[in-house]
Amino acid sequence: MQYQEAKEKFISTWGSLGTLWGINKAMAQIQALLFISTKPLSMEDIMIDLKISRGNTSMNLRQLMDWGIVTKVLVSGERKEFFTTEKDVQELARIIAKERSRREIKPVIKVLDEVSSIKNDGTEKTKELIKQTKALKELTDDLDTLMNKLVNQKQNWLTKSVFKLMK
Amino acid sequence: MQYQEAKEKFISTWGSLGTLWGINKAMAQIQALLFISTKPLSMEDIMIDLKISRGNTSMNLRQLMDWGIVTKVLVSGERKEFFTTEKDVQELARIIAKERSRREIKPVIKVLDEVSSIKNDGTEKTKELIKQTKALKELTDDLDTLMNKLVNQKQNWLTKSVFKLMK
DNA sequence: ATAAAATTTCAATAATTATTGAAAGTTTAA
DNA sequence: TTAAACTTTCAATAATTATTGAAATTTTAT
Repeated sequence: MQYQEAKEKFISTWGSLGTLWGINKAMAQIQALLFISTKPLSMEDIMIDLKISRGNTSMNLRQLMDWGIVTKVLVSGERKEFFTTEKDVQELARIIAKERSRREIKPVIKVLDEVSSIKNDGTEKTKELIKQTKALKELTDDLDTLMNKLVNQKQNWLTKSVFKLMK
Repeated sequence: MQYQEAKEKFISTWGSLGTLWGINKAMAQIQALLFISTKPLSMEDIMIDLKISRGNTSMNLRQLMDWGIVTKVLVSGERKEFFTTEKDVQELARIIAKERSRREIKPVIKVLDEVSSIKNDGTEKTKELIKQTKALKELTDDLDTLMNKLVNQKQNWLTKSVFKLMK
């Protein structure tokens, strides 16, 4: 496999994986492109390389910046803007975990909490609803807490701290 | 909040969360409905409750069975088929984690491995591609292993084993 | 202040994904 | 073996989501 093929394979795999971490294809592909680039890229560079429109590139870059994954960099002597992504995988994982927790998991926990707090009228079905949503709420809570703790360990969180304890 | 409202809120929240664990809305809603039901439901019951077509119900039930989350149960004296879902949240989490690992994470690891194994021709960009995909491969691998270990602890895996170690 | 360069916005359109519903297939009871 | 009960399949359609491209806006150099 040559460079170009490998690059395309990486970008398309990462792109289709986007759904797994809750972002769209173009967004994931832009991030992937920046992730393996040796220098910051302009909007022009990105749209040409990925064969997507200017508008699409602009909107998805903004979203990546909202996530805190991509940042603008100033290249001296250049008028246009350039972009880079966080290059450290651990830091990247930390940002993503934090954002997903905030955007998706926390709101769900809130709903589960509300639902499991309805008045128990003593009927079978109400008891079941309360019991099951409470169990789900606790699990989600625990997973969210665990994820955030894992991800807040700054140094080698995964391999060092937890991982070995579980061997 | 009354039972019916709470029930609907739970089903719709769980449904929209479906994307987070990689399944579609109808599939997640059917699972949610079964999850809070006090007895097995027939296809008829499900399509009426969720207001979805027979075909849709049939297809999504099959998928849930493929995932191993829903099973057919025989109700004596009844001709039609009835369905239940796994009621234990921990077991549910275990099944989901295992399936997502198999369906999505493992294939990605394979691609990352291939890409990071291309011949190093000494150019800057090739070095960067290899370095970054290798880092991503290792992280994904570690997370996958951790997830599978967590999820294989049969008893109170979360709260008991790992969770306290991290306090 | 002007105008070229660059970026953003957003209505229109395309692409993708989910859902329906009716015909075909299967199972079961008598 | 028949026919009613039930389930599955899948082409057609609907709903949702992503993408384009050109006009409007903003930024920058002179």
